[in-house]
Amino acid sequence: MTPLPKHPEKAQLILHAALKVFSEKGIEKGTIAEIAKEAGLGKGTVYQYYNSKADIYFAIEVSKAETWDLLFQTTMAKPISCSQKLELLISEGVAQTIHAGDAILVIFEIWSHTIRGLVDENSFSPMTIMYEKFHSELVALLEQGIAKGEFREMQPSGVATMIIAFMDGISIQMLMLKDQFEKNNWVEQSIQSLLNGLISKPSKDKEIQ
Amino acid sequence: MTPLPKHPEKAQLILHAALKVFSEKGIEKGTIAEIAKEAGLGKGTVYQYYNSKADIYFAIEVSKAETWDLLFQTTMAKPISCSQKLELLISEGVAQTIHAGDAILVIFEIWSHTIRGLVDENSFSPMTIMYEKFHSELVALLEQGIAKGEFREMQPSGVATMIIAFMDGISIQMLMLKDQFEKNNWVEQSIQSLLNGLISKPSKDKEIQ
Amino acid sequence: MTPLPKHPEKAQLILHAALKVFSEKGIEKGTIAEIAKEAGLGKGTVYQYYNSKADIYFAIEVSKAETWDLLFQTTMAKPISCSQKLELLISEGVAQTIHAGDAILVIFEIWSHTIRGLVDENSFSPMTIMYEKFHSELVALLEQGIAKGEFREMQPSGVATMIIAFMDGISIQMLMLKDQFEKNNWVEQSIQSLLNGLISKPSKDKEIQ
Amino acid sequence: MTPLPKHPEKAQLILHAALKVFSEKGIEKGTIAEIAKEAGLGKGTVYQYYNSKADIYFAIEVSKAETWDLLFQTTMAKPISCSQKLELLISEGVAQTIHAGDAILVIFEIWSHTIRGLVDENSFSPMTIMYEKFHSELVALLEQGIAKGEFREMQPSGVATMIIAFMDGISIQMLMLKDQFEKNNWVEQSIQSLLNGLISKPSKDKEIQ
DNA sequence: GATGAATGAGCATTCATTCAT
DNA sequence: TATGAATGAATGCTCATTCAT
Repeated sequence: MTPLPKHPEKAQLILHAALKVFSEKGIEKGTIAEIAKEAGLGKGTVYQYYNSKADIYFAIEVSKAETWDLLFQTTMAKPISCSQKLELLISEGVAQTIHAGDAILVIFEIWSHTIRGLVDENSFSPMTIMYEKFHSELVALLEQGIAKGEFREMQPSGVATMIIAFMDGISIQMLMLKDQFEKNNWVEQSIQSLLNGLISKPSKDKEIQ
Repeated sequence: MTPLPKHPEKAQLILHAALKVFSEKGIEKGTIAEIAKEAGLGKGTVYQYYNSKADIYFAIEVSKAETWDLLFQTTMAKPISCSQKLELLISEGVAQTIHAGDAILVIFEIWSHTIRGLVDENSFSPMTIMYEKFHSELVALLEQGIAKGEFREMQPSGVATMIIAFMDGISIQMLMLKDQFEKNNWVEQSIQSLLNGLISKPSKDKEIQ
Repeated sequence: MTPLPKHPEKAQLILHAALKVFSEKGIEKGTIAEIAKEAGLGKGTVYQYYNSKADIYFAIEVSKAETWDLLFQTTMAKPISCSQKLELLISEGVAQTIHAGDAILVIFEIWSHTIRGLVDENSFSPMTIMYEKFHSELVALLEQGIAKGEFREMQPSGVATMIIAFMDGISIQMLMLKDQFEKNNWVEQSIQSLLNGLISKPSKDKEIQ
Repeated sequence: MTPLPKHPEKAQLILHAALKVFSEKGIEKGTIAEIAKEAGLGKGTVYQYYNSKADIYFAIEVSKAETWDLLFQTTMAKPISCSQKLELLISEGVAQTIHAGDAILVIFEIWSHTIRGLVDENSFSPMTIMYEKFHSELVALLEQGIAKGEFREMQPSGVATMIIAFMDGISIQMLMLKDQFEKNNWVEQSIQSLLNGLISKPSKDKEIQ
């Protein structure tokens, strides 16, 4: 299902090559031949580590989901306040997305495949699972923050949805508007706007900036 | 580039058929043959109205951009307050997205193609243009609302970015979590959370809900 | 399942080309590309008439079964005695096999595929059906001949099995021993030997020659 | 050309594994990997004993030819009458074929390969040699039997051809009609019918049964 | 000797596009 | 104008064979 023969590094090598090729050409246009070449391997070798093209992008999806999970766990473990955790989570998440660049398109395409593939078997897909997990953990964080008075009163599930939507949406805009995005510092601004809407105002002025 | 022969209604027919086929199968897996069949036409006829497969999904992109533009123009023309306009824009936009269902995947795929097609020729693509337009008009709306005291003080460009991000992100979550989304009313909650963060509080209680 | 587009002649053209290619190279080594080339068509065209390589050799099997059926029907309809019918059937059948030459190998290979493909779904395959039909009709012919006193007393089903076995076996030997077979006139001899064992001796001498 | 390294028992092990795999999947679909696995060896090891896939099925062919030769030699050496020898030969031969089951398909496939491989280089192939040998020895047996008055007058070469044809043909029918064959006892019947046509009638009744 | 990772030639099949009718 | 038969480039995948360990 994943790496079959011994060398796990080679499985990684292929995965990286695949991510690069898929990022440039797209999942459908990126060929196994290109991936193999990019990885400096023979076509057949790719099939020693992954049973099919679909297996490869499934592995990419898993890998991305793990990256997100890691970010979340790491952040949650930090000895900082809830609001700081939230800020870190959002800013790091967005930074990660921006860093991924066109690779994020691959994730979108994989989603499309996955979503269409699911049809009736509702559930599954590492990404879907990760989404649900992320949402429930965000809710927990928000509730905790509310209890501590760090966050204003709110409906945590709706706000969690909003935060995730924001983070995903930012990546889309980044892809669409690239230059505009870097010229103006819309990302930082929008993150601050989002946070300001959530955090209890220490002073009584400026609610949202 | 678009409709070549006389009957413009046939061009529309093909476009609808294409959207349906692409929604079900995806852009790459959906074939011209299927589109033709769905439209009740011959394969050759499709090529009388569109010069290539890429032309077809370009037309879909244009069509979607126009739909969005129409929503924006219509809303802006209404004799209502700025905050009401914003609320209407967001709720209608999200409703439209939800209504589109899997067709939204097609839009994502078209984006991917478009984005990768652009690479260095920065600019163009109806969707990119629409994005920029939407952003600047949102900024105008926000500024106007701030001037009128309907909105709190804020950095309009950042908030506009956030709003658009939110709307896009909501569609992704809807696609990923379908059932969850309908069971809980996360969408309404999240829209309210977003708006509450922007609108000047009439009373002094509940900042964000 | 069989010819899809209009021209039935082209389906035949492809079938002949396929039979030739398969005869020379075998079913597995004979490629669609070669068949197309042999037929003077493009590779894609072959797929307009047959949905898969397996479809092609299924069609060959059907065609061969029909040829056999035709031989049987034609012979049975002739206004001749039972023993003459049997003789004609055997000699024509063997002649047909010899005429087919290496094409008979293709039939063997198709059988192999079919047999292995069947596994549990006992029954079907045009050839299997034809076998059963041929056997039961031979039994009828033999019984009729016995009743008329043309054939000796015998167990018709066992003899029918023997006759069919003989005819099949002859084709194998022909393929194995080609030259030997033509030099000596073993075929004629063996047919006579078989018939002599079945026909009522008019005089009391020489039972089998 | 055959076993290269020391352990001859491993060569046999591989041969058995190959026969099993080829029986189930066919020569083309059965892979070296499967054979190796079936034999409990590494893929590379197979190549230490056989230089190629073709070498393996050549060895199977040789092995089968030897089995047949052994049956013939054993039977001929028995202190029994010519007609008993013939009966034993046929019944044992058929029994062997039936016992072989699907493995007989492998032999057919190997023939196909061999025959096509021969083309113009008339001669060779263990099976062809065996065929010729079997034919000439059958002729000798028949002549001897005729001389002794055990068999009727006949043309021995034609009858030998017929006998061999019968035996091969039976195996084909067995493969095609499996169930039918076991339900009815066509095999026994057909063997008796064949023999009755050859043996001098001791009494004057029932010529052929 | 034994092994299995690496390899690339080879093949069935798909599909956008063309063009004769 | 409308059509769909014809086409071949393109691609995922298999597997016999090699060879370093």
